[in-house]
Amino acid sequence: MSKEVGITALKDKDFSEWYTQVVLKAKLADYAPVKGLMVLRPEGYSIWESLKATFDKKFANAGIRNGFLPVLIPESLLGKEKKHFEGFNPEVFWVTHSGTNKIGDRLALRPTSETLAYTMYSKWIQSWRDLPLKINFWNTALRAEIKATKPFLRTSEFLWQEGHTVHATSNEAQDEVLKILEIYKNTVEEELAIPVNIGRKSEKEKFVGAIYTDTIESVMPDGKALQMGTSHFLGQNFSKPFEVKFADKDNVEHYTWQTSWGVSWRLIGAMIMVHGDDQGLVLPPKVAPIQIVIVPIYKNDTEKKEIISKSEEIKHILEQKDIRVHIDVREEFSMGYKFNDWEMKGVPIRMELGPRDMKNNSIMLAKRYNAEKSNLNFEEIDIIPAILNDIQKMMLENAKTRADSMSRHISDYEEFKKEIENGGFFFAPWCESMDCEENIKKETGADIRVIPFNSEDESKKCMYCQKQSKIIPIFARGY
RNA sequence: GGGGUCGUAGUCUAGAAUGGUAGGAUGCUGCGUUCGGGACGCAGAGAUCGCGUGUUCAAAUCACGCCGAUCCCA
Repeated sequence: MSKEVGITALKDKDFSEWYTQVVLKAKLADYAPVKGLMVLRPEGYSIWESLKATFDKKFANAGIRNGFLPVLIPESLLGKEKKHFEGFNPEVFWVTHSGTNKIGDRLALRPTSETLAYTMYSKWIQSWRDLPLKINFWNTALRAEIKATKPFLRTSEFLWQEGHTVHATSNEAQDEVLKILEIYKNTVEEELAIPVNIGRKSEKEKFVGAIYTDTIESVMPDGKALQMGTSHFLGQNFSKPFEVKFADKDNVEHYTWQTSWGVSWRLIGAMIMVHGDDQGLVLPPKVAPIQIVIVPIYKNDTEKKEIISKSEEIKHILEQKDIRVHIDVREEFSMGYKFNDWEMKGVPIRMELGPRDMKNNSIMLAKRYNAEKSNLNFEEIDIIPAILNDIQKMMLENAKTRADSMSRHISDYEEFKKEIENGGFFFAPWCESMDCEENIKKETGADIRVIPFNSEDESKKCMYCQKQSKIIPIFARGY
């Protein structure tokens, strides 16, 4: 008996080590031979595919279609919007040669595709009839991370989607920004069972090149904040340099209004951190590649035949209900090994089917998220979808309860400095001056993660300078 | 941005101060016995000791450089 195949670090004691072990041992991902790069394995990729399927459906409903953009962007294009370029330049990978020939206009490996997309958009858009134009791109982006890389959370290349929409009016574009943010919020809460805080980024933290950035942020079990997705209102900051223009009904030429938005495989990292435990991964049923694993238990060939056949029957019934089922028929492992294996991989429900169960006309059902075991009669199998829904709901509830317990209001700076050491989300009044924001960051390591919508409150004074405050942002240390 | 720690079979690691045959556990392969919470026996394969250079008769071990991983602090 060895514990070394399993997770050896405790989540509460050694969070970083625990996280890395879960990623590697649940076979979600592995390190690539180049610093900061990561290989996604089938166990991890199927979670991404599940998220992708959900987003695609929701994007389609919002009139957004998918496209594809190349990975190389000439420097001359990337530099067209000045602030955007300055913001990204320090972390851009450059292609300087083709074979042995030096490339004159060197090529960036896309850190994000605004400049490339809008070069194309300016060709495609001429008339008000061409608007709105809404395209989403599933691809990877590359941003050099010199230090502090971590699987899923901070890698030099990451899987994401980036959406780019173009509108005739500012209002319509801003509505789009919000609509996307809502899709992000719903998907993260409903699929990944992770509660989010929704709102706006501060000027300092907004996307370089945007008028403003809206965001969803979540608190992780170690007290750090993770940005889960962003939706940017670009105004005309890009449409002007890239000449994305249209002739309106009155034949007057106007610059368009634009948005861009994205979520990345960071969401998978968040899911691991929020739901995982000392046994390993815990998958929310909706994104679990395998929702139910059946472990047959038998001593001889007669039992084996009978039990495997019953397992297949159950599998068939469940598959009719669109449930993803796997029967673990591996002969080389004992059932104890299999239990631990599937627990580490986070499968939401395990069914044990042995001679004893056959006699009782029931199966043993074990829930991963709370380790609860119960018997279920063969006739009651119809309630499995309801059980899966219930697990999904309870995982979100539990995550909410914990997030709430890690979030608090505070207005005394000295107290804040002390409390921030323990991590968590702090709702604290702020005067909206960047000086205060920067000083707080310098002195405590915490920054403004998000200014929640409807957080206006004029009764407080800025936690740092004691001047009049009108809003209550969330301060936290971030990933 | 500043500082620290660490790289030895797939994985975890012993060996390093005092240079001289790389040892164990687990995993893997085969056969047999097992099977209601990480089973056991026997046999076997698997390592140019992260990479490079230097010192030396001799380097996993000493020196320097690089690559990679990881933690803490701003």
